Amino acid sequence: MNAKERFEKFVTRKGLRRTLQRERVLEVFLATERHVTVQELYDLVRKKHSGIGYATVARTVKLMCESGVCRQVDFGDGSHRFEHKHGHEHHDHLICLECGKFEEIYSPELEKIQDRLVRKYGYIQESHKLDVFGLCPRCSKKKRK
Amino acid sequence: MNAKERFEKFVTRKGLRRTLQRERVLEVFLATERHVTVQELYDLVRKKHSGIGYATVARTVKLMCESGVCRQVDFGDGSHRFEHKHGHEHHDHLICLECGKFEEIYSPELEKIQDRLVRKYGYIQESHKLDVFGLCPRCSKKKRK
DNA sequence: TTAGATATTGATAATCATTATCAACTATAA
DNA sequence: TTATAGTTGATAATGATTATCAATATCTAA
Repeated sequence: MNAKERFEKFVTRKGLRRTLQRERVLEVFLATERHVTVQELYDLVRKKHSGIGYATVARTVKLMCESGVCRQVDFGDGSHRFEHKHGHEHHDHLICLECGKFEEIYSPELEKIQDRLVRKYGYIQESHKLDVFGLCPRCSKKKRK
Repeated sequence: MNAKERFEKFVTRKGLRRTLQRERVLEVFLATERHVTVQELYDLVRKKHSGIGYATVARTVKLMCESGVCRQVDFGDGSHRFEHKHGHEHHDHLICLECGKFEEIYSPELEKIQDRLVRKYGYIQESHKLDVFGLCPRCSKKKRK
């Protein structure tokens, strides 16, 4: 099931309505590979569809998060950014505190241990978010000088 | 080194000044085991020291985070909360999406694998944040009914 | 296909959190 | 003690998010 189907099923299942605006916001969101803020997504949307309002974009982002096609990423700078999961596997983030660059990382081993840990507490895992903060190779070299 | 020493050393090393207000905000913060917002901490501070302003509390929270005695925790509800590390070991969070309750979890194994992964990317780890979202035992039982 | 019920939209106002400003004050070093 | 520069509290400014509402669009049931 792709992201679009997933979102539309979610909307329908919730008794909400499928609208042109929601579809367009979703399309624009899926078409970018950046981690966008609501404002940035709004700007992108406006380039193609000038009639869509900020509130609609914000509301749609919230829905997209609930539906699971979108998730919030926080890199410690206070801004709220969102990324989609279309064509992505799940991944975590490795963020440089110095230059702000980040890597998307993934380790099946890490996932496995996490699963085991969560089950030990009797929880059913829905999702998780791991952000590692540190210094990237370039910045750590600079600092040592 | 306890949290108070750590904070004061940090302040001094940065060329900042030790003030009564900062000390009091820190004391009140360390005295609670809740995950507080700035506003909540401000309210707590005011109960004991009515002269301290909101801005001072907010500024001190920022300093406490930089110094490492405090860290931000986000439970997906949009509010910015802070917890201190006094008398705590490092831990991650297991958060129930249904009732909002959470557990503080820790696994040395998880930490080890994470370290290895980070090194593989050439990064130097400073800190990390793992939040697992799901259903707690009680809520998952309810849902199955 | 149509009508009625109700969700949605866009614009904007309201709210809330965070940050900036500044004059008065105070910690610190010499 | 004094000069310097950081700090404070009050409040204004800013930014982000949410609420409001009249007009409009969607969906369901008949």
